Amino acid sequence: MRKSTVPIGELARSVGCKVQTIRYYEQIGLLPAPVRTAGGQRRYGAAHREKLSFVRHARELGFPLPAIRELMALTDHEDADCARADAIARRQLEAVNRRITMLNSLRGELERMLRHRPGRRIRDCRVIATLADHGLCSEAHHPEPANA
Amino acid sequence: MRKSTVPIGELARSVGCKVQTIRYYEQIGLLPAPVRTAGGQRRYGAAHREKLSFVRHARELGFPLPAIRELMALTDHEDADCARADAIARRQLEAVNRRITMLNSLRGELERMLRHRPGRRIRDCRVIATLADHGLCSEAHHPEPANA
DNA sequence: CCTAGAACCTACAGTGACTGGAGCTTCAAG
DNA sequence: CTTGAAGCTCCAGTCACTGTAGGTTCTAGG
Repeated sequence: MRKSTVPIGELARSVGCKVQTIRYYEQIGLLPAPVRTAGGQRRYGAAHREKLSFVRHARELGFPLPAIRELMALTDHEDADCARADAIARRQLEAVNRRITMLNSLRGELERMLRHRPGRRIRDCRVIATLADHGLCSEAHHPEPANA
Repeated sequence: MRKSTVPIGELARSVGCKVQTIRYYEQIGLLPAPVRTAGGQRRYGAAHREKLSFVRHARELGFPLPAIRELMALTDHEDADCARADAIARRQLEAVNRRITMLNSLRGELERMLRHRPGRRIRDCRVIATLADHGLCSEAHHPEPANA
């Protein structure tokens, strides 16, 4: 049976990401450059599919690209120490925990802010008043912006 | 008593943000341009301090800049409807809730991934194996990267 | 074989919210 | 007056993508 390769669009669809993302990963060296047709189009085999799948899965879990690069380097050495992979995953877990804690705190604050009847004018508005006066917060919250 | 103004560094320290951030907010029109010394240095009064404080507080709560811009426009009209501010805050609360839900799911997955003894070789490594094989996840997780 | 349209290519810049550095000027305390 | 901290504008970087312009290639169907 002939080895089967696919163009970039098919790979992207099968893994669930954008074509541009795959090109980006190749550009930054996270994925190896694939074979090309005589006309210059990329063709990908199973090994590429596995690597890309690994990367996307790790991204979904919030691992930053440098950490993913390191994890992939570990997979290239069968006898490498598993502890390194664990440490990377543990660091990510801690980051997720911190994020959850902070978002819970901010959720509380937003809920309190919204605990009033709408329809009044701005000068009576609790949302605006709270944002204008930090002292109205019932607890300190993290000074880092909380992109949700 | 003379009206007191402060240079940008002092304002930044008092509000707890960077000098560059204040310049950035002025550049994008979120803050009005302040008065200048004859030598071109910015000097800020109490009104600026209040506006910047409002912006930073809203950022800490995760409001995106366009929403903050809108909230500030509301404060310029004393008789504006409070419902608009409420809607903005409610949208932010929903985004925070979604984020928390997703991060909780991802935390579960990372914890399961780490539930084994370290020290083994990569080919036996559960962290690597899970990233390599999506099927090992015990539940579906969101396809959006989970920056924590 | 030919055609046509989908999908491919590179190059370049944008996204959002900052952030930092180069090379210079101003300010204010001593 | 001197000196060093802090100010200025300009430009580009961060992170991880993402989109578009202007062109070429591929492949299915006639």
